[in-house]
Amino acid sequence: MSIRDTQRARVIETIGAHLLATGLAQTSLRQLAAAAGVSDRMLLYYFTDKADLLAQTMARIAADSAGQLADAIPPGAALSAGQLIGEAVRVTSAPAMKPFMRLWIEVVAAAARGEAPYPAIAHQITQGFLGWIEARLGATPEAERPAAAAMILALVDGLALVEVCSGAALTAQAANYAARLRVI
Amino acid sequence: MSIRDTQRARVIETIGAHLLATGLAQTSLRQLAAAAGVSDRMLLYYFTDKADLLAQTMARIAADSAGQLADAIPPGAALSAGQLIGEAVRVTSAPAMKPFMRLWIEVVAAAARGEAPYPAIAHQITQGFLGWIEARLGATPEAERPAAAAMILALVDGLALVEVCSGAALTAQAANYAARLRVI
DNA sequence: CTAGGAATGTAGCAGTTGCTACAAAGACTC
DNA sequence: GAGTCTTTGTAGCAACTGCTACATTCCTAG
Repeated sequence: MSIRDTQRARVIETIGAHLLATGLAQTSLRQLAAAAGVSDRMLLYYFTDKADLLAQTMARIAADSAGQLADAIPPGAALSAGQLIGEAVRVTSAPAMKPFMRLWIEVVAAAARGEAPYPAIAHQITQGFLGWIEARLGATPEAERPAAAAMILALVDGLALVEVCSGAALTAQAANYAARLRVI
Repeated sequence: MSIRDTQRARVIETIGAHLLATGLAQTSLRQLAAAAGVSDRMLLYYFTDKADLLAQTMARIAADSAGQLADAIPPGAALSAGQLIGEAVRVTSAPAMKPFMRLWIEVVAAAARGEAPYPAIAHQITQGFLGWIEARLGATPEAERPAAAAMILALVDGLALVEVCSGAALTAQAANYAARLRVI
């Protein structure tokens, strides 16, 4: 493995932590370079351009978080939609997931704005989420699973979004209330 | 009313329509000025700075949308949380509300990034939403209303967010599924 | 030891950003 | 018509953006 590859991996890790900590606000090449402890010139040596750097870093973050989620609830758990609402909300509002959820909101918004490379990233992560949910909806009729999964994802993402605007306290209450939801 | 005031009002309206149509992506002063049919120099004559212009425009948009929402379901409707989920989802996914919901997502994300003046705007609009919901939760115990309202808002916003990433078709299914939710 | 590629530093370009200094034009009072 | 305030145009500044040309240092193969 060349120095270049080593550095690339190291930069992805460092910048991933930086994005989780600070969001997408400070993402000029010069700022990212400072966070990674290299020169901006080097970032464009390691990666083809800024979009490439961000895409690879976000992919890494998403993979890490997907692993966390998979560990939290085993795939194949045969839950009903009502049960999984409570579980999904509990898992995604755990402290360890908060930075990711917060960053995720920003990625979705950047995607909504059409800002490359976020649309592709957002779509890919969304598919990952939906797959994670569907794989645990064993007690829900198969035909209903896509709709149920999208609804659960909406609730989880929405709670992260409300937290931004109304604080953690109210969001925690809302999360508890959501755990009481059932499907008729 | 001076020419300045007249122009200010006209600019707010024009730029409001522009934001609803194109989102927050194209919001440099020069772009906004072009959309409003004035020079960027004039925007900073009518308003103290860019943040002022955006804040006033967003306030106008929010007021318009609040009016639409108030018309859709009369305040004081004594609904249960389960019933209001269905109604709120129906109202906010109506075609007329879509541009607003889309813009709203972008505002929340900008707020999450701490970008002035969006945090204040997002907080204010969120309070408006929560008030709208609570005022219609007559059949829910009063103590539970804040949590229920925040949960319903999360679901509504989350559906708008999922639409960005997964398209309107799946979101419509998720919205229908959400209408089957009840609280136990 | 040396040739040649890999790796890095320096400097800067061209574009965009929010905003401003300056002055000219128009409107309105006296 | 003189003077004054409101309104508008021209031009540009300083900071930042992603990115690049060019030169230099370093490491390794022969």
